[in-house]
Amino acid sequence: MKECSISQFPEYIGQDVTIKGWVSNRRSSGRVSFLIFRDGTGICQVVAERDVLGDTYQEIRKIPIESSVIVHGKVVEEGRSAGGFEVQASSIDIVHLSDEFPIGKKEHGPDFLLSNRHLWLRSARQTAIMRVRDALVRHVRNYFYENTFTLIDTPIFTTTCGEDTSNLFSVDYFDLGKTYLSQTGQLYLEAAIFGLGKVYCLGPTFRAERSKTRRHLTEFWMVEAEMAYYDHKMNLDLQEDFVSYIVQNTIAERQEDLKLLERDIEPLKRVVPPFHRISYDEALDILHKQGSDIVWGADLGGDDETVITQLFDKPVFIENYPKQTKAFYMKQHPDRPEYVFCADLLAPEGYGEIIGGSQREDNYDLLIKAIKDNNLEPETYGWYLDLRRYGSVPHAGFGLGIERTLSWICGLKHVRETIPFPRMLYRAYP
RNA sequence: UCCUCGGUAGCUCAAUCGGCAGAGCGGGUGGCUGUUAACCACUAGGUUGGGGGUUCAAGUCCCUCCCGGGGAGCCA
Repeated sequence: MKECSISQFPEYIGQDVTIKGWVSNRRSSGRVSFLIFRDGTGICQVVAERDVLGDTYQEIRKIPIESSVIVHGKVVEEGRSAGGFEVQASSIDIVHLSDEFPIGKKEHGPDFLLSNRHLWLRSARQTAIMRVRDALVRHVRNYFYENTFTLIDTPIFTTTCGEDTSNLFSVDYFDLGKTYLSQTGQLYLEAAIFGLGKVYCLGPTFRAERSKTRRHLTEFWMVEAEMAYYDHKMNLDLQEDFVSYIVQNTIAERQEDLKLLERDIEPLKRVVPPFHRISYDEALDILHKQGSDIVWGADLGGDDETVITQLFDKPVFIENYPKQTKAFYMKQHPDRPEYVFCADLLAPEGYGEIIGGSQREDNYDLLIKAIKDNNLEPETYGWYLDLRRYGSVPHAGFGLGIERTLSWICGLKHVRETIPFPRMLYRAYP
């Protein structure tokens, strides 16, 4: 018999095949048992009949959930079966009889599921999310490839830091003392644009913030892009094009998975250029009219973001924040020095910030001043300052959070389900 | 770090005013000729997160510690 995968069933209708996988669930009647069978490419129903299987039927009838089996039998179209096909077994080899599987058919709480993440990852919902993640990351890479960006893998161990050290994980580094796990590749990307023009990186990012919310992980994946000779407006135009590309391609490719996740993709279909653009000051006006007492100079909180995203039917940029609320490397507005050229992109439907980006300060003296104003030490930024000494150019870039974007695309309540093994404030196992 | 909610059977939860610790799922045994979180019958399963206290009596009230969930701040 020919071995095939469940995803290939349309080509094997009426034929005898061998499939290898696991029993997701089982139902039995007097003379017939139904195994819900999974092989990594799909699910189907295996029909096991007493009269066909003989002695092994007694074992199959009570086989523990998650046992691994190899099934030989005929592929048949069957509307009543999950996946649309069933295999009428002529024989079944038991590879391993599972111990009692901790995750049952009824609902479970988050603590239990997260403690059993290594087993939870087998479930239909979780495998669907992982496939959407795979597609999203692939389309991210495709976009940059198609637009002549070069991948630059930035270091994980770093000495200089994007911002202050209080939210960095420190690591002992031989005789050199402390290094820190990277929380951004941006500064290194800035070095790379001088040779390559447009570059990007995609990798894990570490934040030692004691954050405990549905939008935070201590280890998450971020894609960052940096472009030479790009100003603020060009940066936003690119982000708009990029986000539209990855969303449209991902939802088109993974329709079945999104359906399983019960994600209504109509709102996602509207994610095409142009996005809404409002200034920080306009955002404050909106919030004040909604009854907020937020003061100028304060960063927008989670609730503020939610209020604003609910007013728009597609992603919205909030541009030009006060300089005091943002990082030192952002370029200050030439006419209004109290502002910087930056923007956060908020995803609709209450998801909030998925991108932070800015045009970078390319003037040596202004950058030195900004470093000092932020109580940072210019000496530790030697190489970064050099970039403003040898052919400095206007440049801009942004970073997009993979898990937040995936959470939005999948319509999930919490980012913890979007990464295979989430690291959170109180959780580093499994 | 702060606010808030919670911890009872392997899992999800219930237990009235402080008064015999229960159900569903899962496990075991048996039944059922096509099931859809299958169903039916029977059955086993408990140091009520740990420690201390009040009381005739504590899952329930008080103190304390531990472990989680949600949120704030911060950020993607």
